[in-house]
Formats: sequence, C-alpha cells, structure tokens
Amino acid sequence: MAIDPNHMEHDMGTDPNQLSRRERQIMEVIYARGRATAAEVLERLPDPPSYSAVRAMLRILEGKGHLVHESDGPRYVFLPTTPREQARETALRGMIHTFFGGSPENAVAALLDLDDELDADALERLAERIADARKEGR
Amino acid sequence: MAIDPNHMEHDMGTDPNQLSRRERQIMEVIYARGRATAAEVLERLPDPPSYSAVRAMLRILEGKGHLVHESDGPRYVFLPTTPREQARETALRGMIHTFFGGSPENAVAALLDLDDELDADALERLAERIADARKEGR
DNA sequence: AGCAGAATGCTAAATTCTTAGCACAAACCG
DNA sequence: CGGTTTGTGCTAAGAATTTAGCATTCTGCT
Repeated sequence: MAIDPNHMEHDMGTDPNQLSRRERQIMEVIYARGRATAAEVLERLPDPPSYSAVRAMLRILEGKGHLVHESDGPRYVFLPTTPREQARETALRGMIHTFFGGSPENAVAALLDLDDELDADALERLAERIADARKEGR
Repeated sequence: MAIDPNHMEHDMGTDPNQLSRRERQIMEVIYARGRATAAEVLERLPDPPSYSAVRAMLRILEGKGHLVHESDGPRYVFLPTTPREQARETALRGMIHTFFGGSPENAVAALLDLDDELDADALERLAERIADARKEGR
C-alpha cells in the first residue's frame, strides 16, 4: 500500500517541485481559480508585488511551460498546462509521501479529523463511496 | 463547509508558503524522515548539490526558525520546529483550497480514487471511522 | 602515529529569482 | 476628441537563493 516516491517523477520542466517561491504562489492562485488574468493573480498573492512584476512572472511561467494564455478582449487569461486533476493527484501523492508515511489511509483519516468538519450529508456520501469501493473488491 | 483561506495565515517567518525552491525540498525530506542529518538530506534531494551546499541551506533554515538541530555524536540531526501534525494540517488545508474548491469531501473522494488504492482492511477501518463521526453528530 | 574521511563554521561568488519601469497601444469616459 | 486608465512587450537591475571551497577539528582504521 505504500506509495512509491518514484511514481512522482515528472519532466523536470513542469515539475511542481522545481517551482520557486513566487512561481509556486502564482500557480496555486491559478489552480484555485482555474484561470486568471494578471490582475486577478495580483489580488490573491501574499505580499503582493507590482502589476508588472506579476506579468513578468506569468511570462516566465509560460516560457517554462507551466501556463498558456488566451486573449479575453485586450487582456490575457492564463491557464495551467497540466490539467487540474493531474496536478492535484501529483500534489496528493507528494503530501502522502511527505506527511503520511506513504499511506493514503492516514491522509484520509487526517482529513476526517479536520476541525471544520464534514457534515452529515458529506459523511453519508463518503460512506457510500467507501461501500462501493469495497464491493468492487479493491 | 468551505475552508476559510484566512485560516491558513501564519507568522510569515515560518510560513511554508514563503519557502524557496530548495528550502521547500529540504523541509519535505526532513518531514518525510521525521529528522535527518545533512548526509541523509543530501541523499534524498532532487538534483542534489554538494554536501556543503546542503549544510549551508540547513543553517539558513535553522536561522529562519524552520529547523533546530541536536547533536548525534559528531554530527547534527535536524528537526522541524513546527510539529508534523501541525505542518500536515497546514498543507492539507492549502491543498483543499487550491485543488478542491475548499471542500474536504472532494479531497477525500480524490484520495479514494487513487490508483494504487486502499485495500479492504483500510476501507473497513475508514468506514468505521466515518460511522463513528456520524454517530457523534458531526 | 599517520592518514583519510567525515564533520563543522564561515565566507563569498555564482546563479537564479523577483521586481518594476519604460515605451507603446488599446480601451474607456466625460 | 482628449485625457486617463488598463494592457502588452521588453529590459535590466537589485535582491534572494544556491552553491561550493577553505580552514579546522574530529573520528576511525591500519
């Protein structure tokens, strides 16, 4: 059941583990929103720099292959090149390895333990999901 | 049920979101191991630099308050100042915000969907845990 | 004892990151 | 229309990060 850390290897060019401080912050803003203009990124950055600094970083991230842009009227909207589903799986695996000894079960348990918690409906849905998984024999 | 992003604010000095590329990689190695010497960190770093470069980074991380060291014979063993339980909660909340629209339920569902999957015993334990949580009325 | 390897403290240089300003264009508003 | 605001492309400088070497000490082995 342990997660193989080698499973997390990627092309270094778009490996999130190679992102610098600001690059990472920006990618997180964009994933949280799904897509974002420079102004929208700027609004959400911790310790925000200037608008032109944000644009410069976005261009760099595009140059590295992490982002592409579309035009929306006069402005650019940036999207991640790695689909969200893939990016979050990568992030989950990394977190399981770093903080949960490779065990997804421990990670699920920790999620269930968070204070601001899953409500009854969510727990019911999850219980059903788990029951389904058990029926499928996995 | 949405996670409040403001819940993630920390003293900027030890805020993981402020870690640079290499600092973050090193912190992840140390959390994965629980504690580590410079040599052990070096073994696990992607694109590893020299031993002395690793030591210099460890000293910096100690100076910033992220690590402390103990002596183990002639060598130093480094430990994170933020306990693992706290660090992983921070990481989980951040991930839920970035990739799961603030919903822990979505995160749990994604974990359940990982390929290399929870086995039957783990599913049973989680099902019990969920049943307990539902009995407690939360 | 002598030597080689492992360790620390320290320093500075190389490299990378981050920032913001300029010139120009486009869009908006009175 | 004119002035202001918002946007892009581009550049370079300052700041931060990363790297590794030196001097010294300690440890282990022959």
